[in-house]
Amino acid sequence: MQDLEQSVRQHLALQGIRLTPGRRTALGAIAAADGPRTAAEIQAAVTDIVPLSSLYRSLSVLTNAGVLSAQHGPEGVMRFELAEWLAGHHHHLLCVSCGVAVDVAPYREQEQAIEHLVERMAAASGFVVTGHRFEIEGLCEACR
Amino acid sequence: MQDLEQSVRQHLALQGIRLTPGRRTALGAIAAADGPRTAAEIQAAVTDIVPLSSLYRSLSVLTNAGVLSAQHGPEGVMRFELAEWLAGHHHHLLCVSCGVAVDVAPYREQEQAIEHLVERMAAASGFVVTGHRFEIEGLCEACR
DNA sequence: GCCAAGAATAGGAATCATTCTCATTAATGG
DNA sequence: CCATTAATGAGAATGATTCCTATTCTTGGC
Ligand SMILES: [Mn+2]
Ligand SMILES: [Mn+2]
Ligand SMILES: [Zn+2]
Ligand SMILES: [Zn+2]
Repeated sequence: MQDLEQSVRQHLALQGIRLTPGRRTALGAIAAADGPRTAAEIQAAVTDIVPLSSLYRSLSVLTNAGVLSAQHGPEGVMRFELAEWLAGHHHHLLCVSCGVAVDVAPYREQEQAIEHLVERMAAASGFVVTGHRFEIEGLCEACR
Repeated sequence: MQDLEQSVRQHLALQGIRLTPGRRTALGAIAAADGPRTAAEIQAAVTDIVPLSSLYRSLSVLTNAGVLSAQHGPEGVMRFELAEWLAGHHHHLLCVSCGVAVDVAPYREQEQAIEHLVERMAAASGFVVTGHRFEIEGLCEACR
């Protein structure tokens, strides 16, 4: 966890951005999670009182700086997680009932299979592929 | 297109729901599209004046009845399309720049490969798999 | 150590997609 | 044609997110 903070601090420094207390708090909560988290979830997970407006700003600074990645989950709310260069490329399991999101890292051959599929499926489309989202929907243990 | 309307009408009748003009308009616009559409896009595509509140209600009736499926796209807005029993199972190409969404149907072996990956990746998670989203991100011809 | 200048934060207003409420209008079936 | 029930339109309400502004740090130069 200390190395994470150091990597991030260094990454930010190159862009003249500093790791302030608010940003450090947000980063810590996200690093501790096992899947992408919403602003509200992060706020709830943290002991400090963090106003949502400040939290959103911290998250957006870190996202723009390339430390976090943000995506809208299926419920339509934004979820934040460590960027791929920090967390590694991975996919998600999503509970269709409660919305919980869990990381799942593919094995090398699995990811290769996915990329192969992506290429073939996009082939005739005229799109230039920049990435993919492979998300598994289901019921989590709690909701089953 | 006439058969579509008949199928839908029949499907709705079984649930005591009728295909009113507003619902027919929404259905037609969605059926004519080559990818999932937002309420605003549907409203713009249609010549009639359709209040958004009414359009949203029509979309939600059709979705609850199983005629449409709705998901939040990466920009966080809801997109509607024909349900799989009408459109067939398929995936999407998403433009990361302008947000346009285009259908892409996998070949049988591709879909089998995807399902196989889904099973293996969810295996140790405790989730009961109910579906998957395989979305290809890229730049559309217009944004390239 | 002290200060001005720039950056970060808190709080609240504003925005935007979506849903709700309620009054009005249309369809149905006898 | 009437009474009942469903559908529609208009606008208010909601909830996530962003924007604005005043206040509070930080920091680099003295
Ligand atoms: Mn993740
Ligand atoms: Mn589609
Ligand atoms: Zn769940
Ligand atoms: Zn585009």
